[in-house]
Amino acid sequence: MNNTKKTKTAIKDMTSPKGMRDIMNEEYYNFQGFFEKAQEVCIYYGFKPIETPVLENEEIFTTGIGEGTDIIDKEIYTLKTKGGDHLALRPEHTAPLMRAYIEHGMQNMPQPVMFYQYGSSFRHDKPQRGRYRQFYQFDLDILGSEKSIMDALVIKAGMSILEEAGAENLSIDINSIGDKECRNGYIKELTNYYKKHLNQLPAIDRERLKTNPLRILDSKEEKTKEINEHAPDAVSFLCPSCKKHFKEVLEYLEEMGIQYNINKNLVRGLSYYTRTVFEVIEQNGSEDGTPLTIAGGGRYDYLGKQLGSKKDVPAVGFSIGVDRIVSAPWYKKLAPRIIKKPKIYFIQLGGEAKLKSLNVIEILRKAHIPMAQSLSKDNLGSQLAIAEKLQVPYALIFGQKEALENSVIVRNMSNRSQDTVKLTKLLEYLKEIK
RNA sequence: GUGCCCAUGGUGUAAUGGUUAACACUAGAGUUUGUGGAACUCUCAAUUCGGGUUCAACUCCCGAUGGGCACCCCA
Repeated sequence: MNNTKKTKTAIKDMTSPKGMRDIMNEEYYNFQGFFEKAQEVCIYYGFKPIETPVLENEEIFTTGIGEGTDIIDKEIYTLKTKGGDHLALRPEHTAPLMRAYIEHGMQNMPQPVMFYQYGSSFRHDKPQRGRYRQFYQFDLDILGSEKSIMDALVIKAGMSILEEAGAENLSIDINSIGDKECRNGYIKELTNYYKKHLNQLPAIDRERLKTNPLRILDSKEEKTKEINEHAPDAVSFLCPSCKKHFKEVLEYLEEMGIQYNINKNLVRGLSYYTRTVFEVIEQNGSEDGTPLTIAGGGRYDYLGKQLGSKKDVPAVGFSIGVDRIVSAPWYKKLAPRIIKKPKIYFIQLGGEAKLKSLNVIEILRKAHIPMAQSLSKDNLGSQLAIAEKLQVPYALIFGQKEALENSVIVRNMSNRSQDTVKLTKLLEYLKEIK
């Protein structure tokens, strides 16, 4: 008794970690379908695939994303290896990509280089709707050009993916926070302004004043919101070149018919951003709760140098929150092409047939026909019932008689018609019905 | 990190503080070695954990853990 209890508590602990989950069945296909469609769109815009490690040296993120951001200060997963290295699970994909760019000397390729990548990221955050500790991002990045049309291109490609996934009435919140010249001037001005109102400022924002003053702009504190009404805004501090850049980006967006909304309080949580920053907020997120940000990004012209490049690497990127897309009510279930649901249900009957059944399955495999089977069962009725339940369109019935004649019955599950087909002709036959 | 709500088999639900925690679905075995969503029989399987109140706790109280949602932040 005591024993079973112990076993039970042990099993209780053997669950997936908080905020992390198993993805399977319909959800798996939803993800897979999205990734395939997103990749396809990327390829048509000229992006190439890359996959970077899930773990990176911790400094990549601390220097890249920046201390004073929530991601670094409280959300990053770090670990010390047995060899003593300090590694971190990536909380986002941009800094690793820049690291790869520098490490492989991609400055020597024709510029810019355009990459897409996807996979999981990790943040030690408190899980809630649309938020997991392990979550999936699809990222598009253009490295090595500061041209405004690159901003537009990456936005266009990203928005196309969202549209393909079923998002409607898309609009993008956009802002420019300047380059290092105007930005420093602006931050100085902003800091002065807040210092004047220091005693009205909530503690959290006072803290931010020291670490990351820009963040105060999108503070949710009521007090701060009032103060922000009269805060100097970034756009009016932009130097001529930044102003021009921003104006051009907006022109491109207009030309492409992309709805945008200039949000001067948009600054974003990662400190590597410069100039253009943007977010895409779910429009028809439906009744339950506040709309979620489904994508975000911006320009990060100085990240390269921070990560050790001799020259600046101007770059711009667009990240999509895949978990939020595929669970959205508007998500247009994209069927994966590479990984398919079973088309054929293989049924066998009798010892002779069971013996040969794996050979028949091999024929299907060579023909790339996904299938399911019930080799562990023996009677026909229950096997058909399973095929029915799994909603597989065709059943192959392989019994004693067929095994001797080297044939198989192909049964259409929806209209219950069936044909007997020689095994040698099976592929041809299946091709026709597909 | 803060606040609100929740916690019974794999799933969904039941059980005025009082029998052996019930029911349905699912899963497995069988009736059944040749044609379907079936029926029947049997089987596996639960009160999150730890304290307390009580003669008696799934039920009441406290705490922990887990989950959901909101804030914060972000994808």
